Amino acid sequence: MAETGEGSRPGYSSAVELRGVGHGKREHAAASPPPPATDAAVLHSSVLDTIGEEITGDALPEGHVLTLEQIRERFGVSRTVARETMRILESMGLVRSRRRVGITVQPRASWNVYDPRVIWWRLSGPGRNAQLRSLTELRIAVEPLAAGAAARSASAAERERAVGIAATLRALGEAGDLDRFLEADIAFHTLLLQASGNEMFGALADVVAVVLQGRTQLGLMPHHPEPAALDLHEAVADAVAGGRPRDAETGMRELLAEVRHAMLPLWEPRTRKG
Amino acid sequence: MAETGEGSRPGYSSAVELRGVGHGKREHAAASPPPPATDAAVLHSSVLDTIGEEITGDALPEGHVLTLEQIRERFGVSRTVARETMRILESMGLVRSRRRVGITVQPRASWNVYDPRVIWWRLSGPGRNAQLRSLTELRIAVEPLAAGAAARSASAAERERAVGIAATLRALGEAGDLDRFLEADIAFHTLLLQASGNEMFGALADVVAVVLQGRTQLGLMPHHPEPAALDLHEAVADAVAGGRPRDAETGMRELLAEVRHAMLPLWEPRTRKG
DNA sequence: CCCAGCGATTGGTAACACCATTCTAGGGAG
DNA sequence: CTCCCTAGAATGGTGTTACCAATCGCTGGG
Repeated sequence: MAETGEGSRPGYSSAVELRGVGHGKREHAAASPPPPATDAAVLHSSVLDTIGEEITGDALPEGHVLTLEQIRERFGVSRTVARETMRILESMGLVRSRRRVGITVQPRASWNVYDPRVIWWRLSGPGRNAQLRSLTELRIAVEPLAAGAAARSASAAERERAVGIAATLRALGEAGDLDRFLEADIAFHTLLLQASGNEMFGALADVVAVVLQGRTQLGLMPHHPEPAALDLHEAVADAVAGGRPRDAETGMRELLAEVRHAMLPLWEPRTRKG
Repeated sequence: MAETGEGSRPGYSSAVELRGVGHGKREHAAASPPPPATDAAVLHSSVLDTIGEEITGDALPEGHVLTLEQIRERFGVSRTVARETMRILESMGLVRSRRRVGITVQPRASWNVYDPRVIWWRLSGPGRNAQLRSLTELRIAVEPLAAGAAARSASAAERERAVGIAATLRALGEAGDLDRFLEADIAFHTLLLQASGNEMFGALADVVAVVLQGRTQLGLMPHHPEPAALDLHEAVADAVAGGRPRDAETGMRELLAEVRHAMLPLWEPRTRKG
């Protein structure tokens, strides 16, 4: 479960940092992985991450029962910390705490799979491919409509910025600077999702960022971004700038069709157990 | 903020009950609103719901600062439960708790808007229309692809059940039995989302259920379901049963186009403040 | 203007009473 | 003898209280 090759610091910190990218205020970010640490307490996060990964991975299978005493002993924390951690896990649907019986691991169907931490945990464990596939399908569903909505309701600044990023993408793509290309790519998709005016779409910005990062980490990005992809980014940006929802939507659809195509080899093995 | 006309018992209980509908195991359910109460402790849920609604509504605006002492005093609970409640709220991104400063209400951008409880709270407060709109747009994005995926990978039982529910829908629709129609409608969409094989899609079943319920509650459902809608349900079911993803997808798209049309009057006023 | 120290407020620990739930053991009936 | 029902005990979460540690905003003094 450790072939990720990256630190495991899910949820907020990464979310914030990634959101910063697309927001246009802070120009750097997206390149600072370890520093900010977790938001609040360090004690919870540690045991939260550990148990979260164990549940979302295949250790701690559904039905497994934990007790506060075990947690307390295993992590050397107080009962209170164990309790609060379990409460969070319970609020994510990963466990269910009942009197006299303990803390039971819940079936996957009751997980909050849109919780950034759950997504992160699943991406850093086994089932990574399945998760990447699910998320990419979600992108394919949402992003075209988001692009269309952005073409309808983006602000002038956002439209301008979309065109700018598309140009940057072309420059970086042709130069072969993959790192910065990734960064700009994330910014592009984040911008469109948030400019859509639909918060449910906007909230997926983190997800898309994580997927894009995962994709490069897995070497699924072409060594040089394909010219067609660059063209499509520009086409979408132009459509958004010009207020042509239809074009933005279909452009994004084509863009994602390529993404899907590129990722196909990853999810043929029918990874999941079910 | 109390014109909902329905009890406020968000999140899990309703989620479970609704999920039961689409799952096909238990035939009843979906008709038992109050009994199961909240999952675990009753003490948390009470203050959690209250503060959650206050934040997601416009009381407690962004930047507002709470302290544990206030909570403790206001609800007459111990510091511990106040802390655990705040921890949950924090894990949903609604607040951020820092030493010496207190518990600060976070901007909407950092909320976990896919958390069932957040959705529920927002649906039962002001901004209900905006939320309904966001969720409907999400449906429009996701459900067509989910239907296509279901046509590709549903089990034999699921395909059969889809056709069955579609027939039931026609019968109930022509009979004008709106309550049961709603129930079957939820079951239909839930089934397709879960049969898609994509957990991210499947997890939206609760959302769709809530939206459908909200739609009827607001009287946006035609008194008699339109024949076209019945036809489309059957067409989608047939396409799923026959393994024709393309047809399932376009059928669902048309279906949702009608839904969108029916809801348009609701979201013209540009409800949101921003 | 800067710096130090105060004090407010959360973070974390510990020990307790309580109670719902489950399991088990015992006894009674068939 | 077997089965079932009940009563009680063991278990483990729920809620409360008290306490100390750590942090960090603010204020006041230099």
